[in-house]
Amino acid sequence: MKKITIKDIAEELGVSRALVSFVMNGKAEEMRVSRVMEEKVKRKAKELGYMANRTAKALRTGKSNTIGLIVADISNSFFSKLAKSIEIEAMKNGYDVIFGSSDEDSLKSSNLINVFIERNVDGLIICATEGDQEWVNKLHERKIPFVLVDRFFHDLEANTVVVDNYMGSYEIVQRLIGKGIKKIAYVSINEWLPHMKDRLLGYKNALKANGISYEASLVKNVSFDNIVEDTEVAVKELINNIKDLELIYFGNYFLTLLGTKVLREMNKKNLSGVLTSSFGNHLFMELMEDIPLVRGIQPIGPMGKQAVQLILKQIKSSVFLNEKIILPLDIVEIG
Amino acid sequence: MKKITIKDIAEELGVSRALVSFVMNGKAEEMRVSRVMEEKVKRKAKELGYMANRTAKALRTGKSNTIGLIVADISNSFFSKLAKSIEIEAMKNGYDVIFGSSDEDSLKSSNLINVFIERNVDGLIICATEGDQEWVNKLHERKIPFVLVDRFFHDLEANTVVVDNYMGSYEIVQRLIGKGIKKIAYVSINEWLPHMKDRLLGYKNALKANGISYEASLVKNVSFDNIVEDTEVAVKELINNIKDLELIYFGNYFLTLLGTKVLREMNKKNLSGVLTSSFGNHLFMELMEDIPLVRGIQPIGPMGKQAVQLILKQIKSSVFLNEKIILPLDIVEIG
DNA sequence: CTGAAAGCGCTTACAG
DNA sequence: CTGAAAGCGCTTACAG
Repeated sequence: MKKITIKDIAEELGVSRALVSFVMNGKAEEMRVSRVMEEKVKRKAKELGYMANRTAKALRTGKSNTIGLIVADISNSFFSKLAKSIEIEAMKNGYDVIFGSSDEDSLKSSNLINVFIERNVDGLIICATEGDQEWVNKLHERKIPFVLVDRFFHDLEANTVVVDNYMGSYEIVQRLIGKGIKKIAYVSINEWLPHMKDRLLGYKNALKANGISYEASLVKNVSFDNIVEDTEVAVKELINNIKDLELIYFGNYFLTLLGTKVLREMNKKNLSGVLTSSFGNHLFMELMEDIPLVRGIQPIGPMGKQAVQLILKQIKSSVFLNEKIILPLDIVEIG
Repeated sequence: MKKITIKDIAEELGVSRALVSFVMNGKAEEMRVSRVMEEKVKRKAKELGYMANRTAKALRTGKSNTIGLIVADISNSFFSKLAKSIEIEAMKNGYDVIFGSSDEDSLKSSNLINVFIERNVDGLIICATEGDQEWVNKLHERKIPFVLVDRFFHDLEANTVVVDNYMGSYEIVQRLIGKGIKKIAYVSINEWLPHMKDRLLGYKNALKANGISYEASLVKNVSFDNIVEDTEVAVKELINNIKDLELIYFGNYFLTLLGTKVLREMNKKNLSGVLTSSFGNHLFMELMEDIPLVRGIQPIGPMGKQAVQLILKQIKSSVFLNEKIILPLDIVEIG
C-alpha cells in the first residue's frame, strides 16, 4: 500500500498542494478556501486514507510536538506514575512523549538528552541526577526549553516542579516526635542529590527543634546501584548497634519496602519494637504487616501535570521563565 | 546559538556536503574518503558542536529508528517493568521508544497507532486490548511491522510474545489442589480478553482434571474502568455467599492487591480461613500480612527483550514472519 | 576520490 | 481566492 501524500490528493482533485495543506491544517477559513472546496478535500483525504507525515512537517516547521522525558528509572512506581500523568497531560495538548531512564547515571542522562535533541524535541522534562548540571547548562546555551521535575539543583537556574522535600521531611519527623518517639534512625539513598539532602536536613532540624541531639550513627546512606544489599547492611547495622532504637525513617518508598523486608527477616516487627516511617507512599503499604507509622504522600499527578504545563509555557515563551513550583507533601499516619 | 548543519561543516572545510555525510555515517572507508579528510571532518564537527538532525534523516531515508510502544497502563508495575526492559533493549540497538497507554480503550489504541504512524515509527510493540483487531489488520494492510506482547488474538496472524497463560494458570490451580485446597474462587478482569480467557480456562481444566466440578458462582469478573469498586463487590460476594470458601485466586497482581485489601478490611485474614493466590507477582507481595499461597511470576524482562528482538527482525525482514513466542510462567509457593 | 543535484513531504511567503 | 516555487537538513545515485 503506497503512502498517500498531500500531492496525491492535490493531483486527484486538480488543485494545488498548498490548498490541501491549508485545509488539512484547519486554515481553510483563514486562507479563504471555499466551504465546498474544503469539504471536497476532506472527503478525498478520508477516501484515500491520508495520514500527515509529521516528520516532514517537523522538518519544515522546526516544531516536532514532542516532549522528551528522562526519569531515573521507569520501572520504579514513583516514576511510572509520574510518566503516566505526564503522558496524559501531554497528549491532551497534542504532544507525544519520548522517554528513557537514566538509572542515576549522568552519562546516560547526557546520551538521552543528545538523542532527544537530535530528534528535535520541543522541550525536555528531566528528573536530573548527580552531574547533570553540565548538560542542563548546555540546554541553556542551546536555548532548548526544559523543566526539572522531582529533582533539581539549588544553584542552577531552571524551571522546576518539586515537592517540598525539606518541610515534608521536617513534618514527618515532627509528627513522630509528637507520638513520643525519640530514637529515630534515617536511611537515605544517593544522599548527595539535592532533594535527598533536603530530606535529611528536615530530619535534622526537626530533631533539633525538639531538643533531640543529632547522632551521625543513626543516619545511613545506600547507593542506587547496590540498593538491595546496601539497605540490608544499613538496617542490620542500625538494629544491631543502636540501643533503644525505636523507629527507622526511610527516605523514599522503595527503601521503606526493602528495609521492611529486612526487618521482617530479622524478625524485628512492630511487636518487637522497631517501627518504620516513609517519605513516599505505595499502594502496598497498607497491606503490609508493618505499616509505616507516618507516611509522606507525594502529589505525583499534580507534579506531572504542572511539569507539562510549565514546559508548554516555556516552549511558547521567548524568554526564559525560571519558574519554581513547590508542592506540599501530604502526610498520613496510621491509628 | 545557531543550529550547526552538515552544510556549515562542508563550507568551513571547503568540501562537499556529501563527503561530510559519508564521514558522519561511518561510510568514509566505504566511500574511499582519505583518513586525513575523515579526521578533519570529525574534528570540525566536534569543534562546532554538530548534532545530526534525525528528522531530516528520517524524512530522507524513510527510517526513523523509533519504536512505538502501546501498553495498557504505564503506571501499572507490570507494564512499567515491561517498558523498562523494552527501552533498554531498544536503546542497545540504536532505537528510541515512544510510548502511550491505551487504558484498555480501543479508541485510544487506535489514536496512538495513528500518531505513531504519522511519526514514521519503524515498528510497533502493542499490548492489545478488546477491539484492536481492526487496527492491527490495518497495520497488516499498510505493511507496518508490529509485535503483540502480553496480549494477543487467537484468530489473528501476528508476531507475538506472551506468557503461557493457559498452562501457567492450570499449574497454579493444580498446585493449590495438591495442597488439599478444593473450594477455589477465581476473580478475573476484562475476562473477554484472550489472555484472561486462557487463565480462566486453565483454572477450569485443572479443576476438572482433579474431579472438582466447576461452579459459575465461584467466578467473578471486574472491569478495568471500575476496578477498585468491582473488586470490592466481587470479594464481598464470594465471602458472603460461598460456604466453605477456602481460597480466592486472582487473575493478576493488581487484583490480588486490591482483593487482599478488601479481605483485610473484612477481617477475613488467613487466620480466619480465606487464602489467596495470584497470577502475577510483585516484589513486595512477600511483605503482605497475607502472602498469596501460590504465585505465578511472569518473565517480564525476557518478554520485553524478545519483543524488541522480534520487532527488529520483522523490520529488517521483507516478509511477514508470524512468529509466536510463548514463555513459561514461573511458579512459587510459600511455606 | 570529489561535487552538483535531486528529492523525501511538508509549509509558507509571494505573485497573480 | 489559487498556483508556482523555495527550502527545512539530510542521503544517495550520478557524473566526472
